[in-house]
Amino acid sequence: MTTTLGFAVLGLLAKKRQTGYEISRAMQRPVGYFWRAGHSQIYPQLAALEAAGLARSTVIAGPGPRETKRYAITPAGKTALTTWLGGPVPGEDHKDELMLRVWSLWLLPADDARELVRTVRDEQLAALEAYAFEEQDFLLSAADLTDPAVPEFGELATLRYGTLRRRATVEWCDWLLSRLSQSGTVTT
Amino acid sequence: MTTTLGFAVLGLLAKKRQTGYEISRAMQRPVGYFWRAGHSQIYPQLAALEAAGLARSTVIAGPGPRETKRYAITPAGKTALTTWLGGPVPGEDHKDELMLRVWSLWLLPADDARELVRTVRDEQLAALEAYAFEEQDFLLSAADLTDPAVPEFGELATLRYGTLRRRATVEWCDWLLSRLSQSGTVTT
DNA sequence: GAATACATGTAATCCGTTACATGATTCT
DNA sequence: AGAATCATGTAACGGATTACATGTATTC
Repeated sequence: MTTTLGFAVLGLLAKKRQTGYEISRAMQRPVGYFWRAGHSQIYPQLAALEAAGLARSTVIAGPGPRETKRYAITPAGKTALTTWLGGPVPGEDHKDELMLRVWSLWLLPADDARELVRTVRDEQLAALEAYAFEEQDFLLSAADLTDPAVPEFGELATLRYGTLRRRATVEWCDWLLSRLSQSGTVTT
Repeated sequence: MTTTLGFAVLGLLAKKRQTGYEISRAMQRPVGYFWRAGHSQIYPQLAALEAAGLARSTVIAGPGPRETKRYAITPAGKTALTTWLGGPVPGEDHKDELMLRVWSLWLLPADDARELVRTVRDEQLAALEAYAFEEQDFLLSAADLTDPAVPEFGELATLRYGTLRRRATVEWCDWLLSRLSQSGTVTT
């Protein structure tokens, strides 16, 4: 049975054939925004996908003590991927360390709490700026972004998701800061 | 060294003394929105907190084959918790299976993609409705919600966070649906 | 009488992170 | 000459989920 990581890898192979190294790099940055994995997970996963007939590898020229393998998705792999895509929608992940802290924020002096929230706000704004640049790159690219059947469409959709959610987080920071400022500087 | 789960438990004990059972129930619902844990994690964690001197237990009357223990946070536990709260802000968790699917959404026929997004939208709206009710309960409660030093303040802040982020998600769904509708019913 | 809630623990397994290990090529 | 990048693997460890295990009290 294929794991979520397996579908993440298949999703990358569906775009183009790649080596394990290239996939592990993609799992750090573009895909890494919502699903990270180190190379120590990737290589065994690729072997498992090949064993299940969902991917296939060919040895190509390359450096180093081991063979360089390039992987491609098989028709069975594409079927497995689209079946998973159309399957039941997963529940949201409930691991948010920031909210865990906010839950106990009442214990922190208002000054420290404000600093915490301001830090979060700054990080969100920095991420939003980076997203804006990436979105610019998309608009300048050759792809027809009105066609939902091109790979770039999926990437753009994840970018917009990140943008809208981070904007909401900034809004929340502002709300919280105004609440924390209403009371005096020290609550004693 | 105390883990994140340890601080989650301390955060609950800071509000009031509780049994392991009560804590594991809290980790399913109120806290479970952003940090879930089963009872098999809670009981060993409570033992570890007691061994570290951050919590202390007293045996109380109760049913079953084993003793019923009620835990309370110690002064050292409160110090550890506030120190953690004031420490460096953690990076966001990058595990979002929905975005992993959206990344590969271009492979799915537009009809199926629309159904997926509509399902997500419906779930978000349902959650928003539930949040609205919970927020009503807060406003009707006796607590002074303008004071950031009462436990209810932290709970309210997490609720607003969930509300604002889910609203942004609905907005994103609408954007995506409009994009998916522009192209024909079947993309062939 | 049956089901559910109360109450606490251990064991097996899985997934993910960090560290170990090796070596060629390219850039500074 | 040294650092960074390319390239692929294994091992140890820790955290989380699921299943195993036991027994009382209350509600339907």
